[in-house]
Amino acid sequence: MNNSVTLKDIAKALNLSISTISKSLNDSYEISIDTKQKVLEYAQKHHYSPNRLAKGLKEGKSRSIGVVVCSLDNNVIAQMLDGIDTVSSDNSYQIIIMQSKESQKQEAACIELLYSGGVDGILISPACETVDFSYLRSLQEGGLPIVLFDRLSDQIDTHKVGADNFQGAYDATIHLINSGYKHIAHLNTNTTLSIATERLNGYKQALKDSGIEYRPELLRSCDYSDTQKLNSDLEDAILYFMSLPDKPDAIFTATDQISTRCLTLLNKLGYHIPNDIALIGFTNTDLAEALSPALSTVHQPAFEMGQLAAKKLISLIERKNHEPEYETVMLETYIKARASTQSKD
Amino acid sequence: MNNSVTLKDIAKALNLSISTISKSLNDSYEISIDTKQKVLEYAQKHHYSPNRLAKGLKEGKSRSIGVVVCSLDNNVIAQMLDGIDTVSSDNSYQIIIMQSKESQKQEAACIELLYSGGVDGILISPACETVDFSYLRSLQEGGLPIVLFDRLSDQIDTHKVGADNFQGAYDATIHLINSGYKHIAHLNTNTTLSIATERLNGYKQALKDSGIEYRPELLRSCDYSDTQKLNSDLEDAILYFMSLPDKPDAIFTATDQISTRCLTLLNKLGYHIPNDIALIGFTNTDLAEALSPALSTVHQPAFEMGQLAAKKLISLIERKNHEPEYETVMLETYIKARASTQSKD
DNA sequence: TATAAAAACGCAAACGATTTCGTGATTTAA
DNA sequence: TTAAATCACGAAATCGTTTGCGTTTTTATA
Repeated sequence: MNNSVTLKDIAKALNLSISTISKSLNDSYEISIDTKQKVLEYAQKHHYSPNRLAKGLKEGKSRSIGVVVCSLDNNVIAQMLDGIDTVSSDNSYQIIIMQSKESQKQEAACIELLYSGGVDGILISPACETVDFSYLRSLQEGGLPIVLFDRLSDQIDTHKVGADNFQGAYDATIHLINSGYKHIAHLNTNTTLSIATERLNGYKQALKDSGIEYRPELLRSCDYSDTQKLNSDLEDAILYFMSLPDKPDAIFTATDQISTRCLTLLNKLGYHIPNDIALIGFTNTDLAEALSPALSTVHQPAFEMGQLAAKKLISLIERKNHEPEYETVMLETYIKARASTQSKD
Repeated sequence: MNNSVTLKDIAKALNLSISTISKSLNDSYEISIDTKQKVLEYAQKHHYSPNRLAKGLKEGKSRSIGVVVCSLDNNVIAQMLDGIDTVSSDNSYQIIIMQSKESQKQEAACIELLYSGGVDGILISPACETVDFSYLRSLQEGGLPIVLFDRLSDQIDTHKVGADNFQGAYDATIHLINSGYKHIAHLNTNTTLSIATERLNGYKQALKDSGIEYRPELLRSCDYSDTQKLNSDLEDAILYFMSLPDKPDAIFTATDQISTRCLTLLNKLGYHIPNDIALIGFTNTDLAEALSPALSTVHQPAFEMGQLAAKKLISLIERKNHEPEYETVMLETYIKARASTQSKD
């Protein structure tokens, strides 16, 4: 904690009262121009800056926003955080970022800490473990504004900002089909996350609309608990797929991690993309173009999601609309077709 | 700001004084077990959590750390932040992250905000624009603990944690030379950043030690101001290199951005790596293996840097050593040799 | 039984800022 | 000249905690 100059110090130095200093710095009409000038001058000279803790305590506001994500070390999330920070800074809110590491317990601890830390609101993308939203709900009922982003849940009624995962998955699958791939496998997470089921549903619907039968053996879920497990699950899944009598000619992957690791593994296992098997997946990496082969992707508007979520939260905090009409926004994704899904001829 | 239950509320409800409640919750010896029990029970039932603002104000501490980085949307930085967060959480400090966006002005604003926000210390990786450290120094002299990480400067005397950029660059260059490449170009940033000059020096020293003449025309600096500019500068540089009568057979790139974009551009321009030109660069992307071709890299211990920097700062905050003996730690980098620098035969 | 010691609790100040209200001093209007 | 309005400022409460010290009650000791 800094030991900066306080109102009291200035008051003593200028032989004025604390309230006069405060009012001067807040440009109150009650103070003469002369005095204001003097105070301002002294304050600047001595680098006065108001103590946010005191101010926050007094005003019942801290002008800070808590952000809870599963991990910091993740492309898509970094972009979302960037969006959140941009909007928050513009509105002079500070953001306090915490990681749940996909653990419900740790997530609860984060929220607790943010809450007691006096944040004005919370922006959260729930851990995949999280199934119980009662704690969050109770905080919300206590008046704390909360906005969900990326990973949504209908266990809590509030603003939600996500990507249109259903449509993205649908488009990706259709893209594969239009490119001549009819035996499409799907790799997803073993979670109950909204993004997981939505993407699975998009995949299924696209198959249905194209008159292709959904084959359960072409769907595999991978453990997300750690990188090792994910890798071995993925390898198992790929080997399983390729051992099938009627093996797939394309894979659609549901997340950033799965997409890029799947590509790496396919290469490692000696499969040629897209000749042996085509690949398209959700991911935002700007290296998609440079991969071997260039990877077709479903791109999520991560930065924009962050921005919009932050805007929604701030409007909630500042109660621009007195009776908040909660809404769920699904931002559009788009397909970037590249070599990994080149048309069959 | 949350309107949670306060000590006063509990006191009123239990017909006790505020101080009794406070002492009970802090497990003071002055309070009987019976009372403590009652208070604790009530507190838990009503989800009491101490107001951090009030506590911080009272104690002159906020148990929060300010972190200033140039950008959130960056692989290496995300890893460093992860490291910082891990250590901070373990020591129950919150981190408040702000972006300078490489602007000195915005960086100053961030610091100012963090300072007035009452952070207990600041962790900073300076913007590349930043040449003037006097503001930071004055805060430090005012008693605010500051630790520099990644991008270091000797304009301020404090703990510093970085990567051994000189050695990393030296190793990369030697690796190229040992692989048969003797005409090595270097792409760097147009900044005065420590990481830039150290890497340049490592490159030069390796050439010298190998009896290879340093050719100024094989060094180009690229503008980092925005992605567009960087890309066009890079393309210019590559085309320039390849138009040289005695053109290089390898490129050593100095940063994450430059490395990956350079690879993309070389592919786009139709050059074959490593036949036409080899490539090795600083970057931490876990996609290096999957790139086309697999990219040889100088890997920085980003997570560990974050961890160590946070540890240093916390020890400074908690004054474990009364007279801080400031030190600069350079963590080791290591070379990951891949296809892009395959040996010439 | 008287007295000292220990135990259990309350009072009030303090952290730094904001804000309401009160009070002299000066200016304006009648 | 006097009453009223305006101006410029200060005193004090407040936000939620912590903590030193004073006060009361209980227990132990002589």
